[in-house]
Amino acid sequence: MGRPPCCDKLNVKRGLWTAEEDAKIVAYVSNHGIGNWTLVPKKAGLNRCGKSCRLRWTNYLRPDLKHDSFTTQEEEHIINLHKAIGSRWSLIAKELPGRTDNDVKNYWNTKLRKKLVKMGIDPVTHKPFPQVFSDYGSISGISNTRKSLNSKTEPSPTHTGFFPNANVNRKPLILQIHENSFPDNVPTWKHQTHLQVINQETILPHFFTEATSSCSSSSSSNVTQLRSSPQSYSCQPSQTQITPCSPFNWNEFLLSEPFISSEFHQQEERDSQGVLIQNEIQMTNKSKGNECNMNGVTHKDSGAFNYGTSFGGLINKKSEGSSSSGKSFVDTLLDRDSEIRAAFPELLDDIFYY
DNA sequence: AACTGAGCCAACCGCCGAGAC
DNA sequence: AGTCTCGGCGGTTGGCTCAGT
Repeated sequence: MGRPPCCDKLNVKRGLWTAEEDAKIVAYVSNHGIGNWTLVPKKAGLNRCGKSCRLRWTNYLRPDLKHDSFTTQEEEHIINLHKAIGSRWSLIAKELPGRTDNDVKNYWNTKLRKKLVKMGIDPVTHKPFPQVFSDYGSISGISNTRKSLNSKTEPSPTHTGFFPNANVNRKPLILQIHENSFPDNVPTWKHQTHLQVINQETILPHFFTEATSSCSSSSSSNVTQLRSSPQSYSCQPSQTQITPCSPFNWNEFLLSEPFISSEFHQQEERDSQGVLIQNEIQMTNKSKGNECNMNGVTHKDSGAFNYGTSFGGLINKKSEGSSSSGKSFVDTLLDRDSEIRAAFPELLDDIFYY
C-alpha cells in the first residue's frame, strides 16, 4: 500500500554539494526537465535524497536565480510584504524575481529583522515598540505599565525569547532590548527604570516566539487553531481575541467573495464603528474546497484553496473600483493593507515609515 | 599568529495537504 | 477508507568566513 520510499535515508550523502554533483543535476534537468525528483538521484547518478536534489535545484542551481546581494528596493519590498502577510516566504519570494524563499528568509533573519529592531520597530507588528507595548497593555487589561513593574513572575521556560539565545539569557525582554543598543531617538526607551522590570511574559507574548514564528508564520498554525478552537483565533490563543501582531484580520483572507453573508457585512459595520473585531468567524479548510462557518452558517467553496483566487476575490470585496485583474495577489494585499489603515485609524494606529 | 565570537547562508528537519495506491 | 509518499513550506542548525582582540 502506498508508494515506495523515495530513498534510503541512511545511505544517502548529506551536507554540502560538490561542483561535480551540481553539474550532474544541471545536466539531468537540462536533458529531462523537472519531473519526479525521487527519480533524479538514480538517473543523474547521485547518491542523494530526491528531496535534497530538489532543494539544491530550487535554491541554488536554477538558472533564473540571482546570486548577488539584495537591493534597497528589494529590501523595502520584503519589509512591506512581511508587514502585510508575515513570514510567508514563498509568497514573498514570488514577488521578487530571482529570489528563493530561502534567500528571503535568510535575509530577513540575518539583516532585516535586526535592522528593524535597531530602528525601534517590532519586526512582527511593524510598529514602534512603545506603541506595541501600549497596545498590549490596553488589550490584556494591563492599564498601565507600572502595574507590571511590580510583577515578579518567573518567565516561562517554554518561551524561546525575542533575541537569539534569549532562552538562555533569561533577562527581562526590555533589558535585552535596551542593552542591544536601542536607539536614542525613541523617547520612551530612555526611561529604563520605567521598563526594566517588566517581565517577558507580561509584556507581549508574541515577542517570545517571534524568532521562530512571526504572526503569520503562525498563519498555518492559526488555521490549525481555527479548526480546533471555534471561539477565537489569534497569535496566542490563550491571550486575547485580538491579534496584536498583525494589522490584518486574517479571517478576511480565508474567505472569498461568495462566503460573505449579510451577517458578515453587519459585523463589518459594527467593526467600522469602533467595535472591537470579534472572532465570530469559524473557519475550516477541508481537504477539498474551503468550508467556513460564520456565526453558525456554513459556507463551502467550490474549489481547492487558492491564494490567487480566494484571496483575490475576497480582497476585492472591499476594493470595489480598484482593478483586480491586473494585480498580483501580494499587490492586492498591500492595497488592502492601506485601505484597512485608512478605514480603521483608531485600531491600526499610525503608519510607520521606514 | 592564534583564538573567539558574530554573521551568514546552504542544507536539513519536521510538518502538512494532496494524491497515489 | 486507510496508509503512505511526494512536494512544498517555514523553522532551525551546522559549518564556514571574517573581524576583533
